[in-house]
Amino acid sequence: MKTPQKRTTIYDIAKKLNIAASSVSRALSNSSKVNPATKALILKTAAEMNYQQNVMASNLRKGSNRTIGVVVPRINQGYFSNIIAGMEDITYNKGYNLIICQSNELHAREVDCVNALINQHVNCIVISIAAEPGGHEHLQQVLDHRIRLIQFDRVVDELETFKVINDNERASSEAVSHLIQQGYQRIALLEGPQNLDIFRQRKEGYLSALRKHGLPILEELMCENAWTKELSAEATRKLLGMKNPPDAIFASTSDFSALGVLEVATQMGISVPEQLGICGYSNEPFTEITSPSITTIDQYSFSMGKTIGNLFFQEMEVADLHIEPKIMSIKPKLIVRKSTQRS
Amino acid sequence: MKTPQKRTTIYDIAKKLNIAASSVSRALSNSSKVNPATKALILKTAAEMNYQQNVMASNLRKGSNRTIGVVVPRINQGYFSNIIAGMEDITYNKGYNLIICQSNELHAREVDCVNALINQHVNCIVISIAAEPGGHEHLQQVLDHRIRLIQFDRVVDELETFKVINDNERASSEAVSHLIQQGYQRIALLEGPQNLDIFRQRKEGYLSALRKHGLPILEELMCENAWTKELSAEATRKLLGMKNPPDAIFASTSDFSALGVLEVATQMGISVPEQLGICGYSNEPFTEITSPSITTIDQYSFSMGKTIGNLFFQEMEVADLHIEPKIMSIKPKLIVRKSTQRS
DNA sequence: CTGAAAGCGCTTACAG
DNA sequence: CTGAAAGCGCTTACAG
Repeated sequence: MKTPQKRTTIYDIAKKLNIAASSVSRALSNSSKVNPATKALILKTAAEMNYQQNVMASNLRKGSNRTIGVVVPRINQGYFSNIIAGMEDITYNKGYNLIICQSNELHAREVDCVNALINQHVNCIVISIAAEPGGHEHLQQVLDHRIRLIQFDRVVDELETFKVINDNERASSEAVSHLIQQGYQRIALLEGPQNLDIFRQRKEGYLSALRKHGLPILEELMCENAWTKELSAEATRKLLGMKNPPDAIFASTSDFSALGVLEVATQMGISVPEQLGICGYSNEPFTEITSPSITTIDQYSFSMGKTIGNLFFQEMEVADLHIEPKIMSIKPKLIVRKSTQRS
Repeated sequence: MKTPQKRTTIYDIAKKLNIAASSVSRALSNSSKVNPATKALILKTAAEMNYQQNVMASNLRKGSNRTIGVVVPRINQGYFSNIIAGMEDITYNKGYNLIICQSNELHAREVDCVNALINQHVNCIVISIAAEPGGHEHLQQVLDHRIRLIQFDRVVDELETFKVINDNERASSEAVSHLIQQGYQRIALLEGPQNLDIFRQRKEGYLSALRKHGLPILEELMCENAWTKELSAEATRKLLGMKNPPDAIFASTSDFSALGVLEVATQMGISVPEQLGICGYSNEPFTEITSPSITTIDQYSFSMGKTIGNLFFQEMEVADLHIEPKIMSIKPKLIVRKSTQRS
């Protein structure tokens, strides 16, 4: 633990040039009130001395560190990594940094991450909450510490914050309507954890489409907590083993679930889409290359990331903390592929 | 741009309790030299006053900000997002933050990112360089500023830094040997940009396997710059249109390339693996579900991320800056699937 | 346009 | 165990 040699500071430059540190600071921060000649000299000397601003000191003094904290369940999931990539594209151009944390779907870890970010005095926290149920005092804390907050995708509805969400209900309703139009009559639903609003909304979309088309709502066709490939495969085995099995499955939780369905159907010799229609959610890259390719819903994740970034810079960065929070809803797009095209 | 209300500082707590700020600081930092009773009182009061340490001030004073900067070509690519997820797992437990930047494969942007991180006084920079050719003065700058540097995967070989790499040559050689053992005789190579060492090494592995098995090295079977799905598909069309086409293609650049090969072969009615063997690189999730499934090479990206994190904490965090850098090589694993199994 | 000074909020040697 | 003081490196009102 040693510091072999000090970094150059503005005082070193000031001393060398026999001027005040404040002038050096002004020259470096490109302030107008400084003689162009001295300014040039200062910049030249700074470069020669290999000067790099100490951002920690600058941040402390200015009370802002131009940093946005991001908390997601998992970084290495197509949807979230695309969101982050999109955000980075925006923040990079604004000279902001992104600090990334993953909750691993655990509430306690999410609380930890949020506290760490509050501690860092980030300018804004962008979060999509973990699946594990838990309170949201930690998010209230963010607001209490006067840090801006954007929730996206999986949001705590009752908390009044900026939100960037997908219209899950509408997208799901469209997907199920599409299945009905293709002639499917007994459509099963694979549900995600109902403590997350996104999964409740998707279920709602499923129900409303059935109602709209006058189809019965059958409890036995709705499977709880089928939100991994494995759990979905298990649920599918049960569904397809019924006396009166479904003729379509809407894997509302993810494409991974849809893949589980497809694999089980293939194993059981059930032909897709003829005997069984399958629709997933998220438009993961692989849905295009399975056989048959899988119908799914694209959430525009990369551009959603950009939307989040732009929202911060355009509406929040310099605005009053107490402005009415904005809610932006992005309409996902149904991508029809072979797994649901009977006609 | 307003600060509605000040945050609680240690001075606020000190004033309230009529003690010195230094005692508050000591109590909060869990120092031993403080009366347990006062300490308890301080902690209680701090909690009541909603105190959060100002990390900017602490960092400035301590001269370290417990942050690691990461620069990768793209965040939203399975390989890199896994590396980051693995690193985060380690840094989270150590209370370090991760700042993430993406170069988008552009050299100038990479230089920008690195400079921003130097400015932030991060403790360490972890980088995998962009494909676009360019110098490496920016990496030398990192060292000049006494910031620790770890290169991974795509490294600048001549720069003496810590490195975490895959043994690309050996893995490629094994893959090609496997093809030869399966009876393939005319094995084509899809190459990546040769300014990146990883692609040179993979080519070297291909060549050495051919030599070892006494097979001729044929220029017409080696395709430069076939490192996206589209470029690979194009190269494949050329290869398969030859009078004497290859009977196997090693897509050394990525599984996306291998997918391009598979799609073209399928379109042309060429059966895989019977008429054409295909091997990819990286073990992207989709390789398991194509038909046929694709033989590929797993790089253990998540655990590689952990290795990078551990390397920093175990060898670099508190060590002298001028210790001999360590180079860790991880042996990737050949995953044999249907696309290469003729027997 | 320039300088002297205060202060951002913390930590830590120093003295007691 | 506790307090007073200095200082991390910068920025910015204030005075000239």
